[in-house]
Formats: sequence, structure tokens, C-alpha cells
Amino acid sequence: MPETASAGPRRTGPANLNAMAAQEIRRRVFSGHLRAGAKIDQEALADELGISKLPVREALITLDHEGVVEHIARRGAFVARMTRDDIRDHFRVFGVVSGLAAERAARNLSPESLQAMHDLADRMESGADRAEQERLNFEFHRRINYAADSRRLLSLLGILGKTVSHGFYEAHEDWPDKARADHRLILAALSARSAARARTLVEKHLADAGERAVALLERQGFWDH
Amino acid sequence: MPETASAGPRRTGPANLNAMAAQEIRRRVFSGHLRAGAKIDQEALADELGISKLPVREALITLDHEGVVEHIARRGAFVARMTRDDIRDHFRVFGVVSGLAAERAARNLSPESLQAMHDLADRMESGADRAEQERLNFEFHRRINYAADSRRLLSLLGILGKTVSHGFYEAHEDWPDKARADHRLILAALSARSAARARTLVEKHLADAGERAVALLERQGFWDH
DNA sequence: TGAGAAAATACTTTATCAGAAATCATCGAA
DNA sequence: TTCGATGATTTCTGATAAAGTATTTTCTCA
Repeated sequence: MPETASAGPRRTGPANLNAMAAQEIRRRVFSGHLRAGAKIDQEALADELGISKLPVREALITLDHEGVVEHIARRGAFVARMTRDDIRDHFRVFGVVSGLAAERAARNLSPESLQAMHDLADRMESGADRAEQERLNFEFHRRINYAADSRRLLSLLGILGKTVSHGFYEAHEDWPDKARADHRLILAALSARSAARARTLVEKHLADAGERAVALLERQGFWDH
Repeated sequence: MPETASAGPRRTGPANLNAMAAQEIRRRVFSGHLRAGAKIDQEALADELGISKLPVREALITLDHEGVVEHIARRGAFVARMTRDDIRDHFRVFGVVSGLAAERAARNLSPESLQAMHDLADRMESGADRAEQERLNFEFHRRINYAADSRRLLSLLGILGKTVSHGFYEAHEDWPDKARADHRLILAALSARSAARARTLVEKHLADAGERAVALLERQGFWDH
């Protein structure tokens, strides 16, 4: 028996409990399940998720840094009151930081990576299903961000990106077309080594994504009280 | 006796232990006490600070988000390997986000706030001591950031600002003069409601601060191994 | 018989749990 | 309206369980 292949009831969760808890709380906030300003009961949430209070507490620290909840010392955590402009601002910042990364990527990207990105763009047009498109989209941007070759930018982009409510590809009829067109333009700028143009395009791309995020949340009843 | 003024041996720390621990770890990292790549022993650190492991653990989560340490699941936390370019990038991002805030502030700042900022600038020139100047400087930027009136920007700026190693006013002979000049220019742009100019000036101001931060860390032996 | 590789074991460290201590907000009384 | 007691939570501690790492031992092959 070379491995513990036929293992017993090993749990299959995402590595650690606090990441799982954070993901679940994010879902509840953006789905409108947890309303803005509501106090988050650590104990109740822990019971509900079948874990102890500690991972929940750690998840709340993470979400505080992301701006999803507001943590007041010795008072507890509250769902952050996010306005439409807060969402737009989030994507605006996401945009300028991504723009910086694109600016660098325009200089650094190897010919091989550029080719790989062209392939990605091609695959996005060959009518894959929505979920697959979202994955390809993620991969496209990831390539740019890694090419920027800056630990600092990468770490910030990781935080900024996690907050995003996924599901653009399902929610917006015209988003796939718009995204494809944007990606082609960005890729052209990167291929031409036009750092400034790549930066501007990426900034606009994400500002637009911000508007879509607002519309998506609107439709999901995020601001209905 | 209106309050527990003449209290017993109440501890006087900064509200909660994890914030204290985070501050202490930051200090050790930027002073070169904890070297890049070094593994952080949670238990040893907890013993040393006279607290339990949990606040230390929570501090490490915070510092992970700030990019000061790198947390690998079930492996522990390691001091982030920060290059000179990482520091510059940090301030670059700090700059673009602060720039966004300044852009908004140029539109929003009330005449009263502008007057208050003029007073702050005046006081910075009336030869206060270095520590006081650093405080006034902080207040100056805080005014701008609050005037931007965006929870999202404010929260990000809070995180970005904490990482900064303080002590510019002590460390650089010419920084007070440079900072005063920059502030005057920024203030002029804000008073003239020139959003774009305010943004550019703030971006430059912080990019310069980044160079100074690199020089400061260099002098403190941060990169000597 | 000695050297190298694989596997099992022991050890160190992290992640989690349940409960105790401290703190703040609320409510009632003067 | 102000002060003090009560109750509900958060925050922290010590202990336990789960991983990962390193070491040692054993086995195979030259």
C-alpha cells in the first residue's frame, strides 16, 4: 500500500478554518444575508459553522483589513456600511494598482508569456462556459500581475481582489464581449510595450468592472432595507 | 471620585494586546532586529512580550496583510523579504491612493478646513521640535484624507500608513524643509480647487518619501546581512 | 562490507478548543 | 440627570489535537 489512498473521513476544507470562515462571511455580506451595520455574533456564527470562536475571530480580523467588516476594539465586529461609491472607490484603487502592475508588465513580459496570453484570449472567444471564462479571465490578469515582479503589488492585489464579488460572467449579458474586447486592447498595448497605454487601459477596465459590481449588487438586493 | 483615576496596577497598553504585539514586531523588523526570511517563533515571542500566543498570532495575521510578514498555512510566519524596490512600490501605491484622496479633497474641503490647514502649515514653520513636526505632518495629511469622504480610501490609507517606519523628521536633515515646501504647494492646489494638480503633487510627495524611507532603512542597517 | 535511498518514528510547531477574566453597554435608582 | 450594579460579549489564557519537519533506522544494491 504505497499511500493512504483509501483514506478515511478526512475533511476536505480549504486548508484552514479561518479562510473558510472568511469566505463564508464574505458570501453572506455580499448576498445581503448579513445587512450593513449589523453586529456579527461571533459565538452564534461559530456554532452555525460548526467550529469554535477562534477561527471566526481571525476571519473577522482579515475581513476588517479588507474593509468588509468594521472591527471596534472590545465592541465587536459590524458589517461595514458600503455605499455605491465605496464599491466604485474599491475598484478605482484596484484599478490604479493593477495599472501600475500593467505598466511594469509591459516592460517585463517575456515573449513566451505574451504568447500564452494570446492563447488565453483565443480560448475565451471559443465559447467556453461562463465559469470557465471567469477562470480564464482570472488567469489573464494573474499573468500581468506576476510579470510586474513586485511582491508588494502582488500582495496588495491579492487583498483587493478577494473582496470582489465574483459572478460577473453569469450576471451580465454583455460582460463577456466587453471583457474580451478590453483584453484584446490591453494585450495589444502590452505586446507593443506601451507601458502608459497598458496602464490606462487596465485602469479603465477595472473602473468599468466597478460599475458592473455596483449593478450586480443592486440586482442582488444588497441595498434593499 | 468621578473615575477610577487612582487605579491600581492597571496595565496601560494600547487598547488591545494584538495591536501592541503588531507594533512591536513592526519595530523589530524595520530596526533590523528580525532579519528577512527569519521564522517568527510565536511561542518565544509570546513569552518575551509576556502575553499568550493568541494576540501574537492575531498580530501576525495583521502584519501578513500589511506585507511585513509572510504567513504560510501550517508552516508559520516569516519576515517578508523586502527589497528596496518593494519599499518604493509601497510608497508608490501609498502615493496613488493618497493622490486619489487629494483629488477628491480639492473639491470637498470646506473653507474652514483649508484655513485650519494653513494654520498647520504655519505652525510647522515656527520651529517646533521634530516630534511635534511629525505630528503636525500627520495631521496635515489626515485632513486631506478625511476630506476625501470615502470610507474605502480611508481604510486603505490606514493600512498603508501603518507600515511606514516613522522617524523621517529625525533622520533626514533636509526633510523638514522639503516637506514644508511640498505642503505649501499641495495646499495651494487644494485652495485653487485644482484636483488634478493636487493629485500629482501628493503622488510626488509620497514617492519622494519612499526614497527617503529607503535611505533611512539603508542607514539603519536594514539590508546588512 | 559500505554507500545511498526509502520508510518509519519521534519531535517541534501550528491550529484549534473550551473556559476564565476583563470590559463595555444597559438599565434602574437616587 | 448622574451614578452604580447587572448582564452580555469580547478578549485572553492554558491545554489539546493535528500537521509538518527532521532524524534515525533499515533495506537494497554495488
